[in-house]
Amino acid sequence: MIQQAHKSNEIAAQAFSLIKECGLRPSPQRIAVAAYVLCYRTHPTADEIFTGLKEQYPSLSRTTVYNTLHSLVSSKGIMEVNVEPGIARFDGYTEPHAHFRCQMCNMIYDIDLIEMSFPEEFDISGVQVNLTGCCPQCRVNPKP
Amino acid sequence: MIQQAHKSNEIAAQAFSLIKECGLRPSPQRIAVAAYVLCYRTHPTADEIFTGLKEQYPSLSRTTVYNTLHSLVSSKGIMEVNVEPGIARFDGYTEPHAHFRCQMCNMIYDIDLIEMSFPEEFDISGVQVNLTGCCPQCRVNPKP
DNA sequence: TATGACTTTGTAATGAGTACAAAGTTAGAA
DNA sequence: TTCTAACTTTGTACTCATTACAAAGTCATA
Repeated sequence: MIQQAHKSNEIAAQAFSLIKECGLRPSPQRIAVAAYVLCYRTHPTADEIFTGLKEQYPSLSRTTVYNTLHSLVSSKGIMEVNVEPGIARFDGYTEPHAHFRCQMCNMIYDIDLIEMSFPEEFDISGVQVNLTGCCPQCRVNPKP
Repeated sequence: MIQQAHKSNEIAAQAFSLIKECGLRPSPQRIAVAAYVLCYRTHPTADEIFTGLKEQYPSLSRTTVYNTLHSLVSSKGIMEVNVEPGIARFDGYTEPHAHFRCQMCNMIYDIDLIEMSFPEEFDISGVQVNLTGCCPQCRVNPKP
């Protein structure tokens, strides 16, 4: 699951402290889920995380994946991304940024926000900027 | 369903042309669905539209509501709003604007975007800016 | 090691949305 | 007007993400 060996410790440690900061016991399953989200920058779905970890943790349950993700989201350790209707994706990068989903290849890109301002009377705790369209790759090389 | 009688014709006409522009036959059901979305600025769900129209159109089917909404969305006559995970909402106001969902009262506000810029290499055809937090009403008068 | 709290698991249920085919409706030709 | 083909609506059955819940397992600490 973790591709670059020299980064694996670092990510595991990050995952460990994320779980602790969230006030949860750092069980192997929870660390694995947190590490998956931190490691992969593909904005995985709960099912992708479950399937990706199933080989290494054969007893892993979907409920554990959902529980862990929800705990991490509610303590703001990770972000839930709703760039695609009907399915939740998760992102370990929590700094404010936009998401761009290519309608051709369905890949999701992170995009930094240059400038954005909102009225002050709203007490804004969460921002999701979700874009759709055609990515640079697909503009050059469109898939059928 | 339409509260202000003097506006009802106007909205029905707008709904009619929306359906036509979309290349569909303007059936009573389709006009009703389009008019509902245009009339109510509450970002209704498919189910809210279905329930709201059921009394006036007892034979109305959920499938018809979904079909009509999808046609209107794909021809950009209305917008699908994913400000809440797991449920699609619909918005007749199609100018670029943000949505703010109050986590206390769950109301969805329209917010005009003052300024926003994105990298040019992405061909952006859809923008969703979804905010959550606490609305001015709930700041003053929090509900338990 | 015993106890109680926390965690994981698996199954069943929920609920939004979709697929599909049958029934109904409409426009336009004959 | 009547017929026909295309379009539209309806209802049922299904899919699939997510949730509820209770039983089984694990761990920290006394």
